[in-house]
Amino acid sequence: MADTQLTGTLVDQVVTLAQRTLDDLRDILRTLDLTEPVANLLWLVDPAADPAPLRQLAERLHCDPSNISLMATKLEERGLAERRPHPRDGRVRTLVLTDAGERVRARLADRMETASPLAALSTTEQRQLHQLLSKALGTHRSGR
Amino acid sequence: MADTQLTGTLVDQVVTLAQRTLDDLRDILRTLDLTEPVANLLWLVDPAADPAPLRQLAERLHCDPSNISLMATKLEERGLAERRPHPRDGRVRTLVLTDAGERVRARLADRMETASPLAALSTTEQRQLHQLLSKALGTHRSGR
DNA sequence: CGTACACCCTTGAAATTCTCAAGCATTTCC
DNA sequence: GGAAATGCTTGAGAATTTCAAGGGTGTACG
Repeated sequence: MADTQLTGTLVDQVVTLAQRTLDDLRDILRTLDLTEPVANLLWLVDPAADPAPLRQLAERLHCDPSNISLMATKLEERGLAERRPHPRDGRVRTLVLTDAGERVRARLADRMETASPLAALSTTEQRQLHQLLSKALGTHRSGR
Repeated sequence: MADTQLTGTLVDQVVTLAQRTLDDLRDILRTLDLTEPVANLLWLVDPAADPAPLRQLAERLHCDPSNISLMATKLEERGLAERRPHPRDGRVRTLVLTDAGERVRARLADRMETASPLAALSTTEQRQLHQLLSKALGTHRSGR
């Protein structure tokens, strides 16, 4: 569909973009005393969506469920999340953020929004970018 | 400079973009019998650039030099890279890819180029995207 | 010159993260 | 009701990572 060398350049750009964002996040994670894997799970729990079973979180993170179990325990110990039984299936545990957890998550989101190199673009440019990325991702109507 | 909610959406898109690319890579890494951290170091060694001191690789990966030392040993055992003394400074060791290492690295690059969602865009769209990303990253003349 | 200091890499020990293999509880299918 | 399947947890072990210590090399200063 397109020239592969150009695609390679774009891939590189996306990689460095992600890299810079992560570099920024590292600082905040230190101040919050959060380790990367734990923060990763925290980020994965979407407060707006239905509570997610641990199994599902493990799939999305490409790791063993037992690993999620450990991280979930750490989040609970920090008071950032809670395990809740699934309303219909007694086997399933879901992970839900506490108020404190949502605040931390919002703080991370805030930081990413303000510190991302993408924030340097004008609104018009951002809209263009959004459209291009939506097309690439196959989500022409994108939800946040 | 721009509406923060829109920026947030963009950040999310970049994250999922990176996620999908990594998901694709995981398959290849399995077939190459490469683990993620080792592949990460392999990727970081740019064959086109001057040989990089281990110290510098550690900084770029935000990890301890001893960690790089271990990964470098693994790459050497696999015949993918070699340690070379620095021509001017006897303390420094640099890491250089072997021919086999370069082939593996090229294969990874190839995969990313063809499997990335960005490959779905037309050449014109890719050029637009390239321009926007260059501006965001502050590299108006970008090198691959 | 030579001594002190700084820098770079390596090694060993310990902590964290991750996977694998049971094991228990609950659901589903007959 | 009972067998099989699913979901989470626990324990053991491997892999990754960091920290602390040490040896080798370069640099500055007397």
